[in-house]
Formats: sequence, C-alpha cells, structure tokens
Amino acid sequence: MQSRTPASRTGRPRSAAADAAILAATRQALVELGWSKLTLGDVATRAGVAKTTLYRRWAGKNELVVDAVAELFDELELPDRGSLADDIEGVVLQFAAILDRPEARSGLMAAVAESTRDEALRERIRTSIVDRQKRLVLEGRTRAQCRGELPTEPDPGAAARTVDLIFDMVAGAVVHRTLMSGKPADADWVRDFTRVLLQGLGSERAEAAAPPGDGGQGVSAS
Amino acid sequence: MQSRTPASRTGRPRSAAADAAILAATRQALVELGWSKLTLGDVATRAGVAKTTLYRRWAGKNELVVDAVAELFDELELPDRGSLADDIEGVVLQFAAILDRPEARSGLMAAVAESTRDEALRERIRTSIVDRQKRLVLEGRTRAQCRGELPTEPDPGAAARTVDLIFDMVAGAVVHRTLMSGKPADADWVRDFTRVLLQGLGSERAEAAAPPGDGGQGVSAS
DNA sequence: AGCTTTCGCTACGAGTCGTAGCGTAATGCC
DNA sequence: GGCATTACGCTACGACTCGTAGCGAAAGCT
Repeated sequence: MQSRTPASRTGRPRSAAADAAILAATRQALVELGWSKLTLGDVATRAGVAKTTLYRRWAGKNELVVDAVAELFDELELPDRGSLADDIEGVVLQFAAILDRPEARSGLMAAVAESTRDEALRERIRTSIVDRQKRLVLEGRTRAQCRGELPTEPDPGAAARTVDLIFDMVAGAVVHRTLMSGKPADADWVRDFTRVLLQGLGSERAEAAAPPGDGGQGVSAS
Repeated sequence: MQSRTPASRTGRPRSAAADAAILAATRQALVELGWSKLTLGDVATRAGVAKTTLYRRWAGKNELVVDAVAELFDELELPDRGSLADDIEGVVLQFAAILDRPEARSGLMAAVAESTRDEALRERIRTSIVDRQKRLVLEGRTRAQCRGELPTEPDPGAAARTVDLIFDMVAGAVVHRTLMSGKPADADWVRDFTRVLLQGLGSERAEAAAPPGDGGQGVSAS
C-alpha cells in the first residue's frame, strides 16, 4: 500500500499485523492529539513497534496519515433505495457520518493542506481517496439513467465533466458545511441540498423527491 | 485584531506597522515553506521583529496564520454585472483566484484542520473568514430579488437556511475542485457550475444564462 | 544449513518550542 | 519636566521532536 512490493520473495516478510496496528494507532493518535501534536514516536509506541519500523515503511507523517485516513472512506457504499434522490441522500449521510469522526476531520484536512506543497502527496491523496470515491457518482448516475431519472449524455467528454462537477459539488458542500460552517449535515440539510442538486441537474423527478404536503417550506430559492 | 484593546490608554502603544509586517511575513513564509515547516522564529526574522513580540500578540502558529489568511479574503467583492448568473460567475472566479495563491491554500486548510480540535480557533475562523464572506451571498440574493430573478422567501428561517446552503455549495465546490480534485476552477467550469446552481435554486432565468446557440454541450445532466 | 530482509533497541546531532529575564524605547498623565 | 506603564529587542535556557545510524536477533525462503 505504501511501498513497492515487486514480489520480493526472499528474506523476512513485513508483518501485515504491524501495518494494521500502525494505521489504527495513527487514527487513535489523531483523535487524542490532532495533527500538529501527533508524533511518529508516539504512534510507534501505541502500535507496539519500534520507531525505526515506521520510517522504514512510510516516508513521513504526511504519507502515514493519508493511508490511515484513506481506509475510513472505503466504508462508503451506494445501496439502491429506489430513487436517485434517496440514493444521494443515503450516500451523503454516510459521508457526513465519516466526517463526523475526529480522525477523519483533522487527518484529511491536514493532509490536503500539506499536499499544496507536495506533488507526490497530492497524487497519493487523489488515488487513495478522491478518485476512489468517484465510483459512487458514476454508479448512481448510471442507475438513475436506467430508471429514466436522468437524461443520457452522448458526448463522453461532457459526461466526464458533469461527473466531476457533481462530485465536487456533493463532497465540497458536505465538507464545507461540517468543517467550515461548523454545522451538522443532518437529514434536513441533506434533503434541501439534494433537492437543489437534482433540480439543477435537470432531473425530471426533482419535485417528486419532495413529497407534496410535507409542510412546504422546502428550498425553492429565496 | 487579535487581542483585547479595551482602550488601554497608558503605556507604549503596539506598533501597527509591526502587525502588518508580521502578517505579510507569515504569508510569505507560507508560500516558501508551507504550514508544517513554518516556524515562528523564521517569521519573526522575516518581519524584522523579535520572536518574543510574536508570542506577545498571538497565542501560537494557528492564530497567527488565521489572521494572515483572513486578510486575503477581504479582497472579495460583488460588482453588479447585470444578472445573477454573471454576478455569481464573477465572485466565484475571484474566490478561485484567491485559492490559487499558495499562502491561501496551505494556510486555510491547515487552520481548518487544527480547528477540529480547538473550539476557540474554530470560532476565530468563523468570525474572521467564513461569516465575513457570507455577505456576498446575502447581497447577491437581494440584488437578484430586486431584478425578479429569484422569488422572495417570506419565512426568515427558511431564508437563512437557504443562504447557508448556497454558501456551502458555492464555497465548498470551489475549494473541493481546486484542492481535492486538483483541477482549476476556470471559466468553463464556473459556467457549468453556475448553471446547475441557478437551475437548482429555481431561478426563472437559469436558461437565459446560457446564450442559445453557444454550442450547446452545457451541463444538462448526463 | 545459508542467505536475505525485517525488526527492536539504543544513541545521536540538529532543530524548534515557548518562556524568563533584562535593559531600553515610547507613550499618557500629573 | 518627571513618573508610571506598557511594548520592544535581545539572549539564554530546558524540554521536546526529528530523522538516521548501528547493532544483534528473528523470520522467512531455497
């Protein structure tokens, strides 16, 4: 995951248990100490390994934290709830739940901050976290197209741009809501957000997502 | 800006020039070193002040960087370009230009990361940066309502929720696009984004924002 | 067996942190 | 002018973390 494994067949193999222990210890340290006060020596002690073992596997704090945080986002999945609106609300709530965990908050943001000055780290974040979750958008989109909720896009270039746009809007809004505005992305907020997004995408069932007589008062621009 | 100033009338006043020099030096250090390698001793040297002066005014690295970054976002303004779509595109492009500067990227994200474990810092970011720029949404909204581009919202509670939602969607999407996806928020992207947002908000002139015959190919869900 | 790689441990110089102490400079008040 | 008060520059300090080097032992493979 973090270094080359070109089928190095000879010699003592690296302990997979140590990897798991180190990543778990990293997340625990993120919870208790946060990014800036997290030291590799402390992580090594928590994991029950020597500090030198850490440096043999990861180049530094940045790479270690990225790997530790990336595992959190692999929990995300997209169960079929019958409609595009419900699918989006479900996955957004999952995403918000992950961002509620302190190890995800401080770890992810700090890694992104460091990646602004480290091209290799930026690439690591892209492949380990960002691009990995774009699958959810792709899956939900094709599913909605099969249902007839979204029109098909003949031009593959435009389709790719739209997928990127949706991904940035969804993930960006949730992150900004929870971390910058400091307010919870609860069910009410997610419902409002989904309604705006679907209507913006030209979904024919955008209004159907809001059951009539639910008290009105939905987001209808103000 | 950073400490109590309860009309302390006696004694030598604090040098305002030193404040400006320190904040400028902090931004320069952010550009050259990034967050993690930035040291207060180095900032003091760049600013031409003693290290102790820094500690007398700011509690630590976090607070200093927040103040240094906050000044960057005060440049934002909302010139009247005639239509809501053009207003949004204009301010989003300004925001993207600020996020293009390395001192804003690393400084802002690192501060947000640290704020996840520091309630006082989180409040400082909210008042100094986030809430400060919400004025742009409020101004653009009332302006659009005067033009008849957006319906008025009688319920103040729902209106406030909508303003928050718009703010999180706009700022979040731009930040995620530039920092997470690592792609530029250029004119094409901003146009697509604005179109989706306006249509999602129920703007009556959402389609008018896209001049007919511009080659089609716009974001229309795919 | 022999070979290879990993692991735990110790120790080390380098660098940063945040603070204390001191003398000096710049104000307001009398 | 003289005085009190506060800010400033400078030096020095212990505590801590960093990342690396070196060593012997352990755990695989052929």
